[in-house]
Amino acid sequence: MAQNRTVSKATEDFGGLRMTKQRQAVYDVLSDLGPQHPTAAEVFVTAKERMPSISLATVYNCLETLTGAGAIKQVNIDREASRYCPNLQPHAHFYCTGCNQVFDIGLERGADAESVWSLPAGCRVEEMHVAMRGICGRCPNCSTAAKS
Amino acid sequence: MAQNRTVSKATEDFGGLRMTKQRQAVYDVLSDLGPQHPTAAEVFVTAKERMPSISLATVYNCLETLTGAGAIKQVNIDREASRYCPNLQPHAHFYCTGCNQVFDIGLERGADAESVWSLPAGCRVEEMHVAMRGICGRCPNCSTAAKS
DNA sequence: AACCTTTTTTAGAATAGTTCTTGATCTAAA
DNA sequence: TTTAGATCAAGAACTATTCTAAAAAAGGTT
Repeated sequence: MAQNRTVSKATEDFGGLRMTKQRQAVYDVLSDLGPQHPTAAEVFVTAKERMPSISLATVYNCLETLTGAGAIKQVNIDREASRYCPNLQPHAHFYCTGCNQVFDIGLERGADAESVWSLPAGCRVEEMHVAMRGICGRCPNCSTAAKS
Repeated sequence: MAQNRTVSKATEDFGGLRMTKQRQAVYDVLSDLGPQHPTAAEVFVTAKERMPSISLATVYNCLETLTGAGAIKQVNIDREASRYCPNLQPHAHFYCTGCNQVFDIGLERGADAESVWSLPAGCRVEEMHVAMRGICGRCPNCSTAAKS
């Protein structure tokens, strides 16, 4: 029944976090969805298919715990529902208004996102969020838009 | 009674926007507050002092209209209440966890915030939001933190 | 295993920020 | 001045999220 997994699915411990069934399920949904960035509600739907007893509150709990442990990242774009992603590399988020999807955008080789900003002396950055909005040029909606 | 204002207070028309008393009041509150970035509720408090009849819904309306017209910018940091700022130059926002304030951070001379990101071909950025979180090193709370 | 303690989960209520609705008021144009 | 459309005010409604309290699960210890 249990499928053989070649990719290690974060059985690794994240800061001594207790990996409960629910947390594992939530994490798995997130990493199975790959480059997509689901909202808590979307995670809940998929998680519930696999574990019918799970509740929305638990999904929120798990997402918060996993975020706190550094296993996943919370992505906020405008005031829309938070999205979550398992990509821990430094990256920006691109929200395509054509296909309504959020993509990860990596840093250029050797580039440093912080250095373009003129930070006052003594100012220490602990976290940085970069979100872009536009058209991705890939999705059906975008190709029409791009043609114009 | 009316103070002489040397600085022009956006009597300029923003994309043919009708500058009603309420919109002007909301805009004035925002620009009077200078580098601070008030929430809608905070704008409402100050606006109501000057125009007791104004309602919260109207403040939201005005902020939305002004944002749409490009007169002000909406600033979202995490899922906290939206803040608004009249600074139209390209800039990032720094949220100080010590003093709970949001500061504007300008671009380094000649720098381009977009170029550090490896955007796929065909991808067009229409808007970019950069938010940082950390300690500013200026406020009372920060100086203590910085000493450690 | 049985017991105890702590953590986690669940379901539903509560909350906060924001948007929507409706009727009243204002504005600009004819 | 009339008319049509835009804007405003007040409060209800909505949505994403957090809180609460009780039940369940997980460890650790005998």
